[in-house]
Amino acid sequence: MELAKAYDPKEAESRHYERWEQLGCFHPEVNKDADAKAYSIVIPPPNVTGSLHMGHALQHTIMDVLTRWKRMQGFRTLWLPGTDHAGISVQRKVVEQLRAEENKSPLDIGREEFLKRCWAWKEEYGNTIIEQMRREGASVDWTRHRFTMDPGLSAAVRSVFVRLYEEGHIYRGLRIVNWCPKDKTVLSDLEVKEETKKDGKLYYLRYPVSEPAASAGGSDFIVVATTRPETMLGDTAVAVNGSDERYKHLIGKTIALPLTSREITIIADEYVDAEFGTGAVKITPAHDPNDYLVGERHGLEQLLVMNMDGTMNAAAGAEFDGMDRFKAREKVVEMFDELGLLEKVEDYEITLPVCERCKTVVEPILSEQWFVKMDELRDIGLDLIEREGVPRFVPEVPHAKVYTTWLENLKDWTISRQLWWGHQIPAWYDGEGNVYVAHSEEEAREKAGGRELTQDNDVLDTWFSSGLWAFSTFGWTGEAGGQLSVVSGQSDEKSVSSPATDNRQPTTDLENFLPTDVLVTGRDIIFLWVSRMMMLTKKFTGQTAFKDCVITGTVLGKDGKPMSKSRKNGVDPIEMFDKFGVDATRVYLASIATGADIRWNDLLIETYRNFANKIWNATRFSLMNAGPQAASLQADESRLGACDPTALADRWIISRLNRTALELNKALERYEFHTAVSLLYHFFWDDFCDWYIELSKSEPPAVAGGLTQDSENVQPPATAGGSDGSGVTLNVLETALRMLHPFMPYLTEELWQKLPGTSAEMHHAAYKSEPPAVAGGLTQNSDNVQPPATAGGSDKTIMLADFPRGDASLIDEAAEFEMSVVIDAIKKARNIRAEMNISPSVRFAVHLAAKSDVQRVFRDNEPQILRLARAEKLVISDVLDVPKASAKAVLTANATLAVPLEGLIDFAKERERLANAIAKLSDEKTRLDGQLSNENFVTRAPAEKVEALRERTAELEIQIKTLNNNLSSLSIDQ
RNA sequence: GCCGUCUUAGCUCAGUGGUAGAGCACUCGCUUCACACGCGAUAGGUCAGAAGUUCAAAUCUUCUAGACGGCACCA
Repeated sequence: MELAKAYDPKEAESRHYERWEQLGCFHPEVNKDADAKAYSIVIPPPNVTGSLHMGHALQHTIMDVLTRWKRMQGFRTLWLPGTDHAGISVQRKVVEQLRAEENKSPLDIGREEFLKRCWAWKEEYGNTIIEQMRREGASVDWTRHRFTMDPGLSAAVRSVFVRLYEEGHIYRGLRIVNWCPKDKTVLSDLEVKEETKKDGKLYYLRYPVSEPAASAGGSDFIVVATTRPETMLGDTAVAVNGSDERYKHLIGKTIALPLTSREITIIADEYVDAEFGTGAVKITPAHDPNDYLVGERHGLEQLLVMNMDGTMNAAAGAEFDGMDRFKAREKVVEMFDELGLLEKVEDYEITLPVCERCKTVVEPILSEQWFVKMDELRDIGLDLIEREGVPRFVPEVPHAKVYTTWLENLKDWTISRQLWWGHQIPAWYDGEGNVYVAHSEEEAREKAGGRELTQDNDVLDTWFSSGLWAFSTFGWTGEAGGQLSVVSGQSDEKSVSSPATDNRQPTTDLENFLPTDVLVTGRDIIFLWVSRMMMLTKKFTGQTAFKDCVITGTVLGKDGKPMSKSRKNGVDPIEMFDKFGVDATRVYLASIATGADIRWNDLLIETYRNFANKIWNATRFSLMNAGPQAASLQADESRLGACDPTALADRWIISRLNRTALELNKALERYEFHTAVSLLYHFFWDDFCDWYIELSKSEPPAVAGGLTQDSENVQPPATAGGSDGSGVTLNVLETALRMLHPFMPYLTEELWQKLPGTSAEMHHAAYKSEPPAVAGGLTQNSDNVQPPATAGGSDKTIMLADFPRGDASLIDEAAEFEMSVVIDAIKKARNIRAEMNISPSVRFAVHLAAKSDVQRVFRDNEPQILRLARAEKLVISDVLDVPKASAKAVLTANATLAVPLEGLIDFAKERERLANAIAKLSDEKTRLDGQLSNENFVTRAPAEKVEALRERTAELEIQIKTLNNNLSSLSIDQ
């Protein structure tokens, strides 16, 4: 069969995903091995408002590589997808839509109607990212898709809330909170970011002291400095440090607060730093967290002068009532100035707290909210990481320490949000303001003795429900009298894909898949999500949410800054898929060192697009040369023992293959995806294509190909040491495709389907025991089964084939050494050709001199050396016997190589070439001599290191001597 | 202010004690019958700077410079 000349990713991408899905490959139930170990990953649920960005693509790639790898190893594998309801974001979208389309506010249509609109919005746009995951090739189990507001997950939220409340971990109270006046909701500390403002001002205000101090040259004023002058309308005291001589005499005196009719007291408090500013601080308990504490200590009035939309209220005074806070600031300053009470205004660089999402300046404000007391949960989290080492962060530095430090300083968590979209707080109030926390209104009413109740208006922080993700997604609801009630495997929501029925095992997902194996996410949500999931999962299930936590780096724009819409430096993954192919993009993302940031660079994806094309063409070549018999194939025992020059190359490539497979698995175990990619890239391109295939070309077309499959190991075909290049080629190729599959699912499936002899028989044992009747007997409905890409109605797929483990016993050191000698000879001959400017079309003789065992290697591989060095003949002997007009080189194993070049040689050039070679070798020898003459090194370094240097020095000596001889003979003879 | 990370070839990045690596770009050569998304051959780094530990440092320690991240504070 003939393949196209170049790989067309779109063609392959269009075909396989649906087929995999229909074969049921994404379900853990595809695994028929009752003893199979489970391997599970839950996706960090993307926001329903988002669309796929590079960070997702990176994390999804890693999760899919792990999932496919483990699946091929025979694990009962589950990657669970889902989405997060993203409270504020959705609410904002729907509010905007409502205003734009109907010019209405949420209050106009009411809570119930508004929620309907939210659900409609979510139905329409909420699966953008999750749908884009199909294009990525993500092997997630769509039947287990979850949404944080699914009934089951919502029940879990209520159960957790009720229990935390009953145990005293949740309380409602009046505190200074972070308030976003635009979103009109409270935010947790983690949702507030800082923005530096260079053009900030510090205003110095004079407060007239009611009883002017007569002594100590005291003035009639006390000067306070503030960046928020409008808050002075809510001042209820001025504080100074009790030991500050300047103000000591004023303590207890009062101030006629300007612009108001209020008198406030001058108090002493340690909080005030006498050295800082004027040493006097205005105290606004309702609008500043520190002032709040001062106020509590001194029993000050908490005067709220602002509304929740960022305007001033009546308490600020009639002329400020309803005025925007920033307008009010100007007005206050203006009035102070008019009254002669503005001491000065200084330029001042300030950092403002802003809402993470809308960048609105956050207002610290006194408000009644729900909080989680974090003491017990913090101890749970600390205990896990410090005693059990869970989670194990990858990379460990710096995350483990940052995480631990953060936990140690954990403050209470504000969990209520003044939104409608989300989990409404399961708390009800009676007419007298008594609160009843319950799983349902019914239960609350029982508790309230049947009184009329109203439910708390607010909803919970989205992260509260995300914090339960590791177990709520597996069916935990916390209901049914402490018994785990498991939601049926079917998603509460409409599944994104919709298998008709569901024949789950009797055991529950919770038992099967918790703890999950690894969490892959970004560092921005370690505190928001990772920590909370860790703590809540442990508290409510007794399990660890996950063992390992891979923290990916940030994909930066070409300018080295994080990608963002405002910077317009974003790169759309979908565009990259279109331009370079999904597989190439995946490999590029996997090639980034785990946890490292990287600047986006198209050129690097091109590398992997080229790699994909190389794999395609290597397969194309192998198929073209496989011969007609290759399709029928059995290992042909009769070929065993046949002595043939390709034997070395066969032994060598099988050795390299197994070495690569062993190291590849190790790299994946360590989450070193970049190492894995590098191993695959160099094995495939350098070893397999550049050397093995090129060497095999010197042979006549293969007689017969044999694909053998041994699920235990990367087994050489029966021809190891035999004559059938093509059989080895196809076997190695087939194995390489399996190793590549987790990274490049589409390309490898496309090619694997085309290899002769691949079949469902090659699936891992766990997938073979019976026809794959999974998840509702999908495959039994033949109408739904797409015919495979190639002949025969087979349900074969590389996805379920065995992942190569590598077999250390097949590593052949001798073959690798001998091959290195052959490669060296070819490279040195090529070097002479290139440096001497000899046309590729000129065939020259290559003389090789070496010890007898090395001579044998040359002799055994004569056709290959002839071909790849473009030589006409090899002359192999004990010592070189060539005309002086020859170019010479030294090889490993102290062999020498010469190319007689009568009439062609450029003496000057050859002398230069030799001199360069000698210089390089001499530099090395000088360095080694220096080390060896150092007695400390000889006595203290490990003996094997010293010995290795000695050997190398001896070798260098011979080589330098050889080249020097050649150089001097060239100089004499001209 | 506290904690931490990064600085390696023109570019983007690997490399945690024993002779500096990759891809791309550059230079030279190739219509070699899988691939020009290719093949072959070169060139290119005193591993930010300084000091120290060590027989041996890109790698460990300290300091300096620059870039950056997290947390805290910000009258």
